[in-house]
Amino acid sequence: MMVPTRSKSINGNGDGGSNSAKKVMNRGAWTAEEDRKLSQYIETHGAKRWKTIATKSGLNRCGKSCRLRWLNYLRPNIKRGNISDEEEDLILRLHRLLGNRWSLIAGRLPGRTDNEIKNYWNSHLSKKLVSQREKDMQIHPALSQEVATPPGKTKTPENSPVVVVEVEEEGGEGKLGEGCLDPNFDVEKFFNFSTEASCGLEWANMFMELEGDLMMDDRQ
DNA sequence: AACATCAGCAACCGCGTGCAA
DNA sequence: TTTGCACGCGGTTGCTGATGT
Repeated sequence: MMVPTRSKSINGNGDGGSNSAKKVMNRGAWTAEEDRKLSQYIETHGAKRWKTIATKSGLNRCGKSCRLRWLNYLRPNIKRGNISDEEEDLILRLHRLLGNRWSLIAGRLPGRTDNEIKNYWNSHLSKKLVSQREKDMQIHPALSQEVATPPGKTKTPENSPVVVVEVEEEGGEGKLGEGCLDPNFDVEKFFNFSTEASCGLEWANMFMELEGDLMMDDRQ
């Protein structure tokens, strides 16, 4: 699939619609030249203050667009395509636990972006899940009621079913997927990947343990 | 071969949050 | 305390190539 060539030029929507100056911004697909300019600017000045980056780099783009392009394509160590079975499995597990919190899920998959995972989910995994549920229904017809009105299903186009695990707010703490066991469980802390504790085998073990508990809970 | 429809995905949009003035 | 800016997130749109008729 090739890069779409969106090349509309309309009034750029500034960050949060805050730019009042009516300036025609570039939109649509990024060119190689724009990529080069953006990468070069960020290399020397860093990826901060996107509005400034957008203006100073000579790109006729809004800051939001620059940020998105950098995060999803240009930043180093980015992985594109070929999501492995292990990664897919992890996405499924994390989604089960977290719901549509793509940035958190992406944080567990080095080199993957929230946008990529979201797209992958919507185009591959959600369908997989639906067909899996249909199979389950054939085996356990009692499940049909549940599936007929999936909890937290967001408004979706007819042809792209998105199964969303609705999450309950627990005392203002983070959201969890359908199987929150402990109201005191701090999802933000657990999925805070800026800490060393969140990396490596120990975290993975904790995650597997938690997920195992959720599975047990579901069966009851 | 021509047209219609589907699928994948890059990019946009609106909104919420945090922070500084 | 209020206001405005900057950033990040999740949902949605729309373009392109693939596939079906």
